[in-house]
Amino acid sequence: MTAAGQAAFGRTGSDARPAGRGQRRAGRRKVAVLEAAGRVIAERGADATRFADVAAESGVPVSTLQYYFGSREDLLVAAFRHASGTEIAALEADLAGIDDPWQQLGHIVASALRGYQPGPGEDGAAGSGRLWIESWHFGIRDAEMRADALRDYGAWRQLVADVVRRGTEAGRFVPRLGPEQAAVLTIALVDGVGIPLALDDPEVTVDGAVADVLTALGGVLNPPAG
Amino acid sequence: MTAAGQAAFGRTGSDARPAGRGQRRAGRRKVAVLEAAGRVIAERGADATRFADVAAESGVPVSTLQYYFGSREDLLVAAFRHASGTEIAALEADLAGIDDPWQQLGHIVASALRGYQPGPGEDGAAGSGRLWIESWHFGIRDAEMRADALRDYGAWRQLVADVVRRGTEAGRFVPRLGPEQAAVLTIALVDGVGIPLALDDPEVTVDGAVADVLTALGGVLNPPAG
Amino acid sequence: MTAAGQAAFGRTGSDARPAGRGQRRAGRRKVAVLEAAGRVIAERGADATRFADVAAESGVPVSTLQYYFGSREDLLVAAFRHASGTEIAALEADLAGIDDPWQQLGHIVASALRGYQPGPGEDGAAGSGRLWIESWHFGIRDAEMRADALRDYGAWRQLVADVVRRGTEAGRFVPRLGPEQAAVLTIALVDGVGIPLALDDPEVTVDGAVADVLTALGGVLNPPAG
Amino acid sequence: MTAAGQAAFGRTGSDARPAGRGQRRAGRRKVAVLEAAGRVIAERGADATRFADVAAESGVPVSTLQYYFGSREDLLVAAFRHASGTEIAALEADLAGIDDPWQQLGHIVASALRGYQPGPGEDGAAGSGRLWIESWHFGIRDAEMRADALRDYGAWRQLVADVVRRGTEAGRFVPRLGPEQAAVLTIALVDGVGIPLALDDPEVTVDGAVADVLTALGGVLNPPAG
DNA sequence: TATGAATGAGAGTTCATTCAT
DNA sequence: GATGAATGAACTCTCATTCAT
Repeated sequence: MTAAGQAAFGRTGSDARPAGRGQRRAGRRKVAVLEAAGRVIAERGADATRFADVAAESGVPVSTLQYYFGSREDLLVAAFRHASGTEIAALEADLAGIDDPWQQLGHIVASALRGYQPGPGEDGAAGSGRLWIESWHFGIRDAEMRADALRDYGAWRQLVADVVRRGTEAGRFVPRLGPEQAAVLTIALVDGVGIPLALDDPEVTVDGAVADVLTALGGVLNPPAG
Repeated sequence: MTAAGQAAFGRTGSDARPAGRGQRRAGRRKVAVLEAAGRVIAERGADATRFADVAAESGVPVSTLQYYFGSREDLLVAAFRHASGTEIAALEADLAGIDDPWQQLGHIVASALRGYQPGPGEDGAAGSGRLWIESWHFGIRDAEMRADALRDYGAWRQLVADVVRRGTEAGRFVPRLGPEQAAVLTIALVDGVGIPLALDDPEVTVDGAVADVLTALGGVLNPPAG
Repeated sequence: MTAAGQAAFGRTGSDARPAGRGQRRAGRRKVAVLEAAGRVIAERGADATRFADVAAESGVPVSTLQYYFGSREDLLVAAFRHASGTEIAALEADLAGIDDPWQQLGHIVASALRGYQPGPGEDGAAGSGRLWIESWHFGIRDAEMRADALRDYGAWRQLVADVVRRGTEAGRFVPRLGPEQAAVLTIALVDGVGIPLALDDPEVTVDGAVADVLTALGGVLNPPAG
Repeated sequence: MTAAGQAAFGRTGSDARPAGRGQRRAGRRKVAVLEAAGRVIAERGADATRFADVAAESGVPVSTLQYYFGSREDLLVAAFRHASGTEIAALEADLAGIDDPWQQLGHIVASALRGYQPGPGEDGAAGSGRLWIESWHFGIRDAEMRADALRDYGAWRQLVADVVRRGTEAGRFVPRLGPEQAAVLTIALVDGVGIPLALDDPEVTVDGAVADVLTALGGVLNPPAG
């Protein structure tokens, strides 16, 4: 989640309401809660995220959280949804400012990997990778979360596949695989190398990981030398 | 990971005992319990694994579990340790029966990815990938688990790096990256593509994933055509 | 202990509330619970006083007790505090109705010793001595309770010392010791003879004990004959 | 408990056994356990004294403790019995070396009060007063312990009463009360002033307490000037 | 709409005790 | 006689949730 992404997005799912007077305020408060929840989830993990934690982080009473979101699980799902929507939107905005497809891929890989680093990132992007890990983990057992996670996978893949497709059409890539397969592999590389980053593995650094992932992608896409 | 490394697994810590006959008497159910715990963790997730669940799965009373392992967290760590030791040892044994390095890699990738599939696998490898996911997730917040996870990463990478090194020396690979970097990428690809498998993503199948991962690896290692 | 001192008791810590109507609503059962807890402590001892016991005695669910008081230890401390505040306040009120200092001492000694008798006393003072014993015992190992016990000691001593001082100024006592020392000894005699009373020692009765203690005090204070 | 008292006494109650070979050893071990138990009780309190604590302090396994003493309560009672027997015997021995009755009283008061001080005393006498407090406390609810406590009270009182009687016969005391009543008051003063000592009350010191208690006793017994 | 009060369900942990060697 | 293994009972505490205002 980049600085741009950090800005309130939060027009997702159950928040939809006949925009009336006073609703606005509640809506803003909800967004603040969702972002607080995201921070708590990234820090403690979804399983260990209690109403009380989110209440403490957001300053909103527990019973109000329940009034807003229903059950604990509903709050978690809403928080994930908010975060992922925000992040993808920000990434799309970033990509619109980059012309070269290979550089676009580089940006996707680098910004995603940065989100996996432990501790608060230098930008506000603290823990977006952590949230992503939590969302797989949660989605494995929770049907609603699984649907969201798969939808998010789809969104990321489409982003990458579009880049690959455009690069191929422009003659800049000579791929060994179709754009969808290349996209799956790209996301897989990023997530797979993000895990040791999240674990603070001393043998893996963000910069090294970005370079290696791009080398691997280069082996698949055959981009212009360099 | 070599034979020496294998000994480091699965025979750790609290199991230590004046080896011999005593082993039979006390805690002879420990291994069965650890496997039961592994099953529960794979099914419900480590965070949701209660003493009561493991007791139900293993038939051993809760208080006995605590007598054996101490705290709930110690039980979880022991279960992870047991599972990872067992899995790596089995994989090493498999590899010893395969000559060609490229086929060895194929075996590693295929058997790892099979472990990510939901539901009980046809072999005993049921849920080993699920356990692996749990172990990252747990390791992000638990220092002891993190150390174990990093150690396991090291073991897997060494396994792959050794294969790459031997293949390179034998002239069968012409790698773009050093064996360690290639190993990190290989594991990353497997884990990264294992996640949607674990989520039962309809767009990813084990067979397709194996093929694509090997294609990507081929782009890095340049193995013999085919 | 003076009227000012009394205010310091029984209206402490967590009871604090934006006084007024609110007091009625929330935790209005607190006082009843504290008295129930006092009864249980006097009967079973503080160490053996479980949440479940107080719940049974008060009719308030265990989880509500925890909601009110926090931990078990906090409940115990609150109960002791309530009891001691109540008792001292009552004693002060009694003394205000007695003119002669020697009779005031007699009242202090007699009412304190009555509280040590086993079984429910005829007045409401049942078990106040038992509670006092529990509070020393608890205070030996618990810092918070120790502070409370010492504060209560101070209050009792001041009560006695004031009586001694007034009696001396009025020329009715010719003490061998200063008022503070006399107060310490008085309390010591009462507590020291209260212990066999609490043990239902057949060789010690309340009436005999009162007489003997007053004889001993007479030896120190030299009150008017009789 | 003075240095002399510290020596193994322990020929109490259930230890009685047809002194055979091998029994000696067990007997010595039991005494060591009882003294370890005494230390634990003085430190943690009887209610909080677990088999495991005594096992740790004595080096004897839990199951062996149960084999030796039966239930936890039996162990506690045996430990109290051992300690009190030892202490009274030592005190008797001390008194035999003192001629003057007033000095004998002084010794009783001083050595008893020293036992109430917190922390390990300068001699081995650590915590004999603490044990005494524990034994009242326990005796209030436990019939067997109550009997022991009353018996111990009797022993102490007889010790004091004998001194008073001898002093009176020798014309050195002119008591206001009978020897038994004087004894009850003496013990009461010691115990009653021992409690704030055990609580480490900053307003009470051992030396001051000894002096004040003797002053009070002087008021009752009218000993020779000084 | 928003919030504090109250409570039931569930979990980990401690500990005495029983049993088999 | 002595001891480790095993286990049930009890207790404190956490937490989501319901209810009343």
